Amino acid sequence: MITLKQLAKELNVSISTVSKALNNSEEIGEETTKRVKELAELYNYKPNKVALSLKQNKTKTIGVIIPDILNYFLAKVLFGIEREATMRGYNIITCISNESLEKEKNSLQLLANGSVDGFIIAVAQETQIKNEIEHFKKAINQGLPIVMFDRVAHDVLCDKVIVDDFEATYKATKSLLKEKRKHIAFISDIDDLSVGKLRERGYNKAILEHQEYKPIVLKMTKTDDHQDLIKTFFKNNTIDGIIAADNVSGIIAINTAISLGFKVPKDISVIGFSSMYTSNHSIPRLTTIRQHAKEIGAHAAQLIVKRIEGVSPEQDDVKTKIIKTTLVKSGSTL
Amino acid sequence: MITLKQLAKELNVSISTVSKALNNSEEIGEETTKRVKELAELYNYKPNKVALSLKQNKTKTIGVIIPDILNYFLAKVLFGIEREATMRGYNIITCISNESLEKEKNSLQLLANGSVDGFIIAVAQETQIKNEIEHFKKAINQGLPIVMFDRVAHDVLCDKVIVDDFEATYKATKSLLKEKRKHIAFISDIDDLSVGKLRERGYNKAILEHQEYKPIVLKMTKTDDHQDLIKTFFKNNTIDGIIAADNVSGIIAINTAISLGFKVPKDISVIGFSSMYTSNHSIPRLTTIRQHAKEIGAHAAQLIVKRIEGVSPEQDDVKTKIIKTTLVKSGSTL
DNA sequence: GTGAAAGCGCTAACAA
DNA sequence: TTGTTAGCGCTTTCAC
Repeated sequence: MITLKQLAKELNVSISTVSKALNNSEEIGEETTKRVKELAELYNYKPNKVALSLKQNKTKTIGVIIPDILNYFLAKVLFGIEREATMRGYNIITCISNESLEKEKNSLQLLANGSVDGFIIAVAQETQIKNEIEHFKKAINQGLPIVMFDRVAHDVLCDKVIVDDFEATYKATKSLLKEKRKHIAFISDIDDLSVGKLRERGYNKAILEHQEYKPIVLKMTKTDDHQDLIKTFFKNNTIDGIIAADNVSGIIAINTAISLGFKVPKDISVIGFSSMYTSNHSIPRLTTIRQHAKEIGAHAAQLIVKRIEGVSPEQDDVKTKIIKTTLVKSGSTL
Repeated sequence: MITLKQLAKELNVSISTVSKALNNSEEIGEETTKRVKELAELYNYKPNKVALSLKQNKTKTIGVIIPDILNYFLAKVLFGIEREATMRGYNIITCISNESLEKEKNSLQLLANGSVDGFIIAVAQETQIKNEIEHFKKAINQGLPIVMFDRVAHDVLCDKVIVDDFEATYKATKSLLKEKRKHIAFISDIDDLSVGKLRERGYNKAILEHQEYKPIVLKMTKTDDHQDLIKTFFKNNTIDGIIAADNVSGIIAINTAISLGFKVPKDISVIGFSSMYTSNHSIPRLTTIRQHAKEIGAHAAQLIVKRIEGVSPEQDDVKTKIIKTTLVKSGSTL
């Protein structure tokens, strides 16, 4: 990489002259400015980012810590973050916590050494289970703002972007009830996440509003054989409707139902959390609760940039932005 | 963030003493070292990364430029890269080119200002179509090594990690031929990618080895309605076997076949490129050509680190690592 | 209109 | 054993 020093030497002027010329300072003569710019162009000079960061004490970089990049929803949020960040002149450093508290802590610590100006985080599963939040507070106290999305730690004072999970499943369940479904089941492989719990509660509320019905729930872990468990579940229960809390169970439920000879949506209706992409993976297509992942990412990026650039209010005046879900009807419901 | 200067002041010693003590220099007395370390611990001192980068002229950061993070294969490679990089003490800055040459160029340029020590890249679709490679060469000439994976630009002299695409589909097709399938079709939505072309050639070779058969090919674009096109394709052709070149078509083909009343694999066998995750999205599960995405990522990270740290041979002595695919038999083939 | 010098936080050669 | 100094690349104040 070419430096100011080298340009200055070649032009027989001082470093500061070159710097000023390139920054269009009024101080420098027209002639000189022109010479400088031409040579800079020729050598494809770019100001060294590291030096700038050191000088200005800001990196124009956001640390993003997410639990799982193979989760389609999280990947899509990351996509939204990247796009918005790029538009605003920020880079993103991505760390994957793999749902591990330890890795989350490490990443946070490691980046809190001046590598980034702030964080966007979705809290790891283990962190949520153990309810640890000290590492977040520490970062914030060090002057590094955090924005949390989707999986948030409520006790940490910071901006948040979340989805109306409770309402989403409440409404979805209501819509199946309106179809006169009588045996609506709830299936989930995210029972220990904050969002998973909210979604179950939304479902429960809708069901319990009708004394004649009661909740039918199937809980799985990520490592279970979903196809297998859902198959057994179908065999052991009378079911004519399904609310799937995670990204994959809805698809698998449709395919399993069909393979067992049910007609979808005639015999069974299915609603799941999903996105355009995976909703292609079943016939009929899955009726879907869209979370608008890209918007979530974009909002998170906007919030963190505002914090970093000091446009935001005082430290303990935090915002929580709720992105409303949309129920997109497709072939798997009546 | 606390600095050496502040520590030094509080301890009444010089900055360099503190620095040396923290770096376990032999020069510094035991007593002093202890005092310094204790205070550093107390204040949770971390050396400023930016200052280190400037001083040592290396950032310990890798720029990763990928075309699409919502592509499961690419996301998985990214996962592999991140893990390996982290293990080796590197961070990754992720840029998404969105298959656009322009954005790819921009990202490359932007990070080539000292932000990263090297690049890992999967070439954007537009770049492959237009066959532009100047921006890559420029970066390499600037002293920033590049490792390409999967979608590579063959004319760029750099390390590469690829998959045996040709052989993969050749063997897959052979295996369907061995099942006595007579009308094996090839479907793809990645016709204009280098890997897409290779996969088609592998299929063609296997088919054309039998004079009595000939290729049946369906080409789609990403934005097409795959379910629709595949359905029509099934109706207009006699087909008893499918090789799907991309990540999604295999799943959709199975589901479509079933919805049309075919038995899989009795009437039709299907093989696709996929991963554990999506192979769950059909019943029966998709027989899959595994690309070992995580390994690809890990290898790419290893190669770039070697280049960066100068362990690798001369600039124009480049390696191409081929990661062999594996055909994982599942329910969609006999 | 141009240049010298300080300083961002750190390391390391050299001096004491 | 400890301290002084220079320098990484840049911006910016102040002096000329």
